[in-house]
Amino acid sequence: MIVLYLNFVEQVTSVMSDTIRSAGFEVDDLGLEPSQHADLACRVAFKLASVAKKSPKDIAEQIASAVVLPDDSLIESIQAQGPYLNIKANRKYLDGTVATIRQKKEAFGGDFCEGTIVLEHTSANPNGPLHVGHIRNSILGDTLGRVLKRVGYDVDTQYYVNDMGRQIAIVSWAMKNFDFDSEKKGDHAIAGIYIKANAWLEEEPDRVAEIDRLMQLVESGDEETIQRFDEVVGIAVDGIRNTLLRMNVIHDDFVNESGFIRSGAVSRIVDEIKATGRTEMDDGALVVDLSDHGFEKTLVIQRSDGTSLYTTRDLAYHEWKAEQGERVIDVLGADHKLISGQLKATLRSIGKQEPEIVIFEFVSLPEGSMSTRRGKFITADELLEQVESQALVEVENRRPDMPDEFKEQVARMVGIGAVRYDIIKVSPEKSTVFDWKEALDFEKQGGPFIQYSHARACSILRKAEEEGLWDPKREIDPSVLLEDGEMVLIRKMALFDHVLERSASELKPHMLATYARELADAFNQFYRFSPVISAEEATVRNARLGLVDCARIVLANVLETLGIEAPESM
RNA sequence: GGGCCCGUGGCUUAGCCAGGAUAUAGCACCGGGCUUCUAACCCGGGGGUCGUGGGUUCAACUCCCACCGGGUCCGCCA
Repeated sequence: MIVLYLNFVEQVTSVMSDTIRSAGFEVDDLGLEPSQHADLACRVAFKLASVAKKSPKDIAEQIASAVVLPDDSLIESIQAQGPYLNIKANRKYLDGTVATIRQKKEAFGGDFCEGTIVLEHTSANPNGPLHVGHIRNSILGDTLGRVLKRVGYDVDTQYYVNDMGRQIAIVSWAMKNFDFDSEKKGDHAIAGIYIKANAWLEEEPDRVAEIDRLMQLVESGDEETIQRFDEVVGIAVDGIRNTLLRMNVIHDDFVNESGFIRSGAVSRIVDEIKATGRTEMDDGALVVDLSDHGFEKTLVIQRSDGTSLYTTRDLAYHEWKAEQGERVIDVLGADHKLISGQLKATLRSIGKQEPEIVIFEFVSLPEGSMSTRRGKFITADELLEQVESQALVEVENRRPDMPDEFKEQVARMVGIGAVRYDIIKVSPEKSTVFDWKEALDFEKQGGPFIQYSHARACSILRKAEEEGLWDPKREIDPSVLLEDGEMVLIRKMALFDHVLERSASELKPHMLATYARELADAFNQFYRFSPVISAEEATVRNARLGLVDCARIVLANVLETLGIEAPESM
């Protein structure tokens, strides 16, 4: 028997709809949501008030008194409190939640959607290492991917590699003209020559023609130039991928832009756009008129020398992505807002599927915006190093007797957890300013707090097992869990599906961060007030151990969805 | 100049799109708690004209308009 929050909502919806109809009202939206006053609160009386010409309070009371609960219900009561209808879940719901978590374990939470999604995120230019702005994209994208996978979608995450744009031409050119520091990590060394090249090109603008020439050669398929581009791109992407994996950010595919030139997809799609009659020549460049889609300015899709632009290749890429999945989602920085709108409009105009776009605002430095070209950025690698070494100090303080290997491993997990949590907890439309002091200050109730809660749960279970008091396979009787802290924790765990559902449907993974904190909070309060191993009655101790096991499972599942490792000890 | 985003206690932040019950949490501040399952913890307290001014509504942090402040974008970069 699967008894969960979503079933509860279904039952409430059904009972409430029936009751309201039998009371002679009609309504489509019940306005149900979790509330601090009940498991679900219903605001429907407000909506009915104006139609029924009665006070919301009277309507709520009328509805409440007409409720007939089915025999096999998960609903304890539906009571009017002023204009609100407060719906409480019953014991069966609580006990069922505990049983379900113990039965489903790491599969608890999600698995109620189906379909395929292509999710593109990060896609930073391979002209240097990822910086602290890029990783907002990576962490947002990776967490979103994890959320979508958990709710049941088949997700393919992709990094779109710009392997033939102007920046790469500059890097390739720089490789010949400047010293490449092979001592450094590849992506950092690439940035080194890229920055120098840009500075030089600014002083000697005549040399820009050499860059243009390289782009023409690569677009026309010149083998030697392509090889030189591939070489620098490979070096940079290796470094970037290394950083991503270090942060637990996993891409299923790295897709090269150049592939769409070579396959002919780009020229094919340009022809398709031309065929709509909305293109024109402007100063030798081919532009698309999107005024009927609300864009005043035209969109350039071909340079006057005939080469393609990022946008052009992106059109072909999106056409291809739409063939790979039913939904296409892109995570992009706010600077792409206009261009992504134009991209969507162009795809629409040729009858292609448009992507769903998740936009995040910028991360800047106290002295201004970041720029790879000007060398003004803090790299993700540097951030991770600093955070991990700070985390090591914290572990040393707390667990001085543990072996170095343990300390380092915990520092790594905690450092990454702190970074990922700090970034994902803020809603993406907020622009932020990077601050070293804040980044290295392990905020209370951040990633490490949640990881700590998980470690505590593990350590309680470990100790109980050592003392022969616990076996993970043991049957428990959850109905003896009657303390406030116990029931609050169970209710919070039951909401995991609700949070996943909203997070996935709104493409807002930051909601999961709030939930993770609340869950850890509920667990901490429970074990602070309810002794587990030293509980007097065996049945209570047993049930509490089962509850700790549940908390351990749900915390681990939430952390996994956030891309944060769950240490068993820290 | 135009478009878009943001503006919530000293600082960071949830809630806003789908308006309703005392506005969420953390940091900092004040007070309390380790002979008891790891104190990266827990309990209590002070602190808010939800940028400003209008409007819609029985009800506005939430919707609409104007303004102020910050960010960002505005064709041959990505």
